[in-house]
Amino acid sequence: MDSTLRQLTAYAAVARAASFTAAATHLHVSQSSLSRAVADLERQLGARLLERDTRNVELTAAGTEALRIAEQIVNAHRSGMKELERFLLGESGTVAVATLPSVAAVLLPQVILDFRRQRPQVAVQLMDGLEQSVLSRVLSGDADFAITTGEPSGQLEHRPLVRDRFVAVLPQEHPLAERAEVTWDELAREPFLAVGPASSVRRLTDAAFAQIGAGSAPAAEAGNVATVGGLVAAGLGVTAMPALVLPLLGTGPFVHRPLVEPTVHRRLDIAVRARRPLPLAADRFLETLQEFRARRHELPPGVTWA
Amino acid sequence: MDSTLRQLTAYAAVARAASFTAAATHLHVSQSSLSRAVADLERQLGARLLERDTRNVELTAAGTEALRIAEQIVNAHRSGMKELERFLLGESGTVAVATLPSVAAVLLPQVILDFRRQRPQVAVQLMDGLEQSVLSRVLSGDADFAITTGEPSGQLEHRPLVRDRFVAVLPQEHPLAERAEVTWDELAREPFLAVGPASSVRRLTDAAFAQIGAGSAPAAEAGNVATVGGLVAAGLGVTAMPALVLPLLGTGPFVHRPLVEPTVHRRLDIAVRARRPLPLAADRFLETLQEFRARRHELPPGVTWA
DNA sequence: TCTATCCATGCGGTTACCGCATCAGTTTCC
DNA sequence: GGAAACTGATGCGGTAACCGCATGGATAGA
Repeated sequence: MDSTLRQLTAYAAVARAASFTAAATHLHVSQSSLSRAVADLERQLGARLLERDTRNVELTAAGTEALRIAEQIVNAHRSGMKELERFLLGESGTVAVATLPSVAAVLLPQVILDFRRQRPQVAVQLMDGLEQSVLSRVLSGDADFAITTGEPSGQLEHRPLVRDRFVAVLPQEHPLAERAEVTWDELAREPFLAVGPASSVRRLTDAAFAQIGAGSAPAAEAGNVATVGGLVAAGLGVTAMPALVLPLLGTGPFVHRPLVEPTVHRRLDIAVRARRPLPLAADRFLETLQEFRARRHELPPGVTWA
Repeated sequence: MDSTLRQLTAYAAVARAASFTAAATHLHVSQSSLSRAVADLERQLGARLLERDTRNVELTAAGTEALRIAEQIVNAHRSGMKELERFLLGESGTVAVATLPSVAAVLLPQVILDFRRQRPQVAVQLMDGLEQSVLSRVLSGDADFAITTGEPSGQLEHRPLVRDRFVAVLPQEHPLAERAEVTWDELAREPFLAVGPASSVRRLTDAAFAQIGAGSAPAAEAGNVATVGGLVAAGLGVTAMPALVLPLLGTGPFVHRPLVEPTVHRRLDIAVRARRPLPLAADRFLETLQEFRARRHELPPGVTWA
């Protein structure tokens, strides 16, 4: 009972045309081929599907049932292959992007909008999280690629995307708010409100403080940047954030000023698995993203294309 | 883009097992066969479905999509073949019976009840109509077989089923109602209420009157036997009906008496298309019917198994 | 009766497919 | 550290499936 698609296709064509010759013309095969295919199918099923003499082809009851079923199967195959083809052409499916919350919220929405306009059948799944979870999502293959900080490993290939300058975030009434720029040294003398140690921002601020020889014991720390924003707004201290993160801090009464001496950037890369072909849909998403870069699409102040 | 079922089955097995060797064992084929089948499929699709080294087999994004689709197709094939098999075994489908109203209403219900108990998945379609429509339904193949009157032709093969004796139907107060039996001759002297000319009953009553040399001009005629029953009950005249038809006459105040000189029977045959194999489900229905006959299942008075 | 057309079938050639044996790379376990 | 075990890939030879061509047998229509 293992009919082949070839047999079913042949049978369906013959049954629908009620003629071997006509079906053969239609399928661009010889009539003898169809004659055999149908005969083989009948033999395998142990039932006559077409009652035929030299003049007429007529469906038996079993033939009617078999036609219905054969067309179901052939259609399932045809539409399935069509669907897979669309997927392979990057015209359907899902692009899974693992990225930091600031990138997801500030940088990507415009790109996604553009991408969805071009390929409405492709869903975009944003997997936002902190650096480690982002990287592991890419490494495991759950995400097609990442946009994140972090250093290339043997497993991942990085392509620089944007640079994101650190700025000082100060309570509105803070003395330093008077200044056009703030130095890291000045910032180090204030109570520092840090994000949690899992955040890549924390790693970079720690490194900046270490670079100028200042201690980095935070006055308080919180996992969520919005929480830190709230603390700053309440006047508990100051913090330093990449410019892209500012929109996530909330709308409290705080101001931000460029941080100098040194000027510190966070570099955000596109990270893909090394030596793995990218699904075409993901590739198309990256193309859209690169177009933004090529067109020097406007970015928030302090953020520049790498 | 014409993948075969064999390739899809092979791919699905390998992808699901995440192992060529394990899938080969499971499918009882060689590992090399699967290796080639998957490679061929990948080549045809122009995409890598499995990322594999000598130790691990892992699905790519396209592979995940392909697995879903391949299983859809393979399942459609498997379940379709299963369905067809059930049909061929007479375990599903429809039995279409073309028959006269009296047979449909009086003789068949018991048989259908029994048949449905044995094969609940098989539907029974009763196509009731007059002799000509019944015969044409069988000849066209719309019905699997018929139970009807009529003479065998080259196209149809008849198997006698029951004999159905004609009885006189009289108004309750009619003088002939006093008698134990009524002759056709006596009946011919009364106003005769006939069914329409398309009915096989009419043909038989006309023939009976002709046989005894009586004219057969009816006092009135109606297409429906229930109408004739109403006319008799109203005292407009008498009629003659096969015993099986009596239940269709209604419940009016009339009586019936055996008709003699001559005793006339209507023969009801099973009629099937000559030299055409009967669908198995229909065959099973006829078997059930023949069991009734073999067991001499009780029939209404005046009706006997042929 | 002749012709055109239908489906079935014998025939020869090609391709697809299979399993076996083997290779190359990796992991596991002494 | 190295042998053993196991993985998927591949060369090879044999078999079976499949194709188209040519033809046969049968029937409808001219």
